[in-house]
Amino acid sequence: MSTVTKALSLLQHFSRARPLIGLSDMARLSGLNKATAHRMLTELQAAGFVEHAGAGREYRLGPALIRLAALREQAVPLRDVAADVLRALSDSTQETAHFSILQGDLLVATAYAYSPVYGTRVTMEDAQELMLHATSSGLAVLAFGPEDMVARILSGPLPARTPQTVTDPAAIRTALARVRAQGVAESVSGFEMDVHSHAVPIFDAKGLALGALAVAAPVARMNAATAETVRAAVHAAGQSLTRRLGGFPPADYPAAPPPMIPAASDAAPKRGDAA
Amino acid sequence: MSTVTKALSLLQHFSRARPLIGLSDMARLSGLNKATAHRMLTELQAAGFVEHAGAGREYRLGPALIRLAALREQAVPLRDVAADVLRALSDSTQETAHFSILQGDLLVATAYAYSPVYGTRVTMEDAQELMLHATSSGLAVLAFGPEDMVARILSGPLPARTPQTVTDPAAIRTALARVRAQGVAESVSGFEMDVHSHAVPIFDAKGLALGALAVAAPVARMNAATAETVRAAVHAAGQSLTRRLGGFPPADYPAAPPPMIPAASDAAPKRGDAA
DNA sequence: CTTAATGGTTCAATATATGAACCGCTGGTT
DNA sequence: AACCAGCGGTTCATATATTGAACCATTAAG
Repeated sequence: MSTVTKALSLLQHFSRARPLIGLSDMARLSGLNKATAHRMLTELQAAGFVEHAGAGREYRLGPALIRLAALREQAVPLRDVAADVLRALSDSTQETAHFSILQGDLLVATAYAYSPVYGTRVTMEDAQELMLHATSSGLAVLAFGPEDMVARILSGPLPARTPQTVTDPAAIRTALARVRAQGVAESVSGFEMDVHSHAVPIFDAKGLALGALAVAAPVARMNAATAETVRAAVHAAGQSLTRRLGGFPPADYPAAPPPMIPAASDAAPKRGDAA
Repeated sequence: MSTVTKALSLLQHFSRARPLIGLSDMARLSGLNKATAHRMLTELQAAGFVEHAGAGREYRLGPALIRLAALREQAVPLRDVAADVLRALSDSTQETAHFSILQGDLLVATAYAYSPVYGTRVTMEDAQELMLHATSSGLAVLAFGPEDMVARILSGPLPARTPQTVTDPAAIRTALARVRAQGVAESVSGFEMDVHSHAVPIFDAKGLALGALAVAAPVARMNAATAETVRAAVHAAGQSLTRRLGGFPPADYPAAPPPMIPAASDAAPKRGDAA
């Protein structure tokens, strides 16, 4: 392990639970010699990456990070980062992939990618608005969003976009609980007829859902085997996108691709694949 | 120069004007050997501090910075950082120092420090609201804020807090021009009678004024010599606070402590100290 | 007045970083 | 098509920066 890598790895030991770390603790956490840790912290400090906390002589993250983060955000708008992930996700699932960002109480489709494999596909529009209660992306965000937002949405009007749209608040809450357990949200013809979509939340640096990544396919193509592939792919891509945006999933977010659907309550039982 | 310091210094070469830097350029900019620069960029990349930009093989700042900056901001709220600076500023000037943050079209006093030297002093209240047109802090922010904000404020109602409050838009614009040249704003009895205050803007990571740092003293104590001391002290403290918050002054901000007041148009000429 | 923490420092031994020269590639010029 | 200049990236003998056990000074607790 190189010196630089070791020095940078020290920074990774800071967290919300541990904003202040002393020299000895840092040496223990990193497995480095105390003298080494000290020298590196001193150098990180000179560059403004850490600083001495006032009272104790512990260290905390420094102000240089704020400036660099602002430059990063300016240089790399969300949608550029998303584009790569969407391309790969679309290629691997052979279906339409899209990324939408929460703006107010609405998701706005920000970027998407099509797969050229099939002649029919789900199409997207720039800045298309996705209702939170009626789309897989919306359910993904609600499931991992703040409770007051959930309450606000469910107490407001819940228009039915299609005959299949779930508009009963209690039923939606049940669906959200399942999304939380699975890590992946699902919607069958809830927003557009004949569209079956899977979505995962994308988290920001605070662990809050800032948007969703989804794969949308014609209902007819989404059989049990394909769904399983899509679920795994969208989950992995979501992890990747969250990480590349500098965010991280909350502790209760399922880290592994979700297993098979345990109970088919709001999914389509008509296809007879489960048994 | 140690390896770690060299590696970190590479990051400082990214800027708004230069968000993408190639290997050879980086070697030139940093004065390092190309092989060295390459190895360091590779290590920075592994840690997520830089990443390869899609098309060209250039480098840009990475996502790890976003996460760390969020942790920093959470660990060190603005007012904690300001507290240290305020303490030092108050001690060195022997007067009241305060820091206020722009919220909407109003400054809100967020932190302050008193000097125990004199029995009389300017006192502050938590969350005290400071009008932009009538306080030195407000003028400092307006002078380095966006033009549309200036226009909005000056076209709105400009209540006179005291008989000395300047309420003529043209006169205020003249004052702002002087603040831009000096780097320090001044107000004599414009907000509270018998209070003479000096303020400097505090800048965020984008170079926009996010608030102001001020020293407020009773008019009777602010003679020419003291004013000169205060001007220099508040200017230096402002630079320090901006830097510690991870921001940086715009290019046109006076880098050196301002010289003596060249013309006394809105300052008090009654004291006869200038000649 | 021990004891065991802490943050910080020293210096010989050595592991690590260095850089001139190299490669393969791309794009513009002649 | 041959040439050149630039690019990103790699190599390896050399040299230099990093390492860590042992060391202080200080503080807090028993």
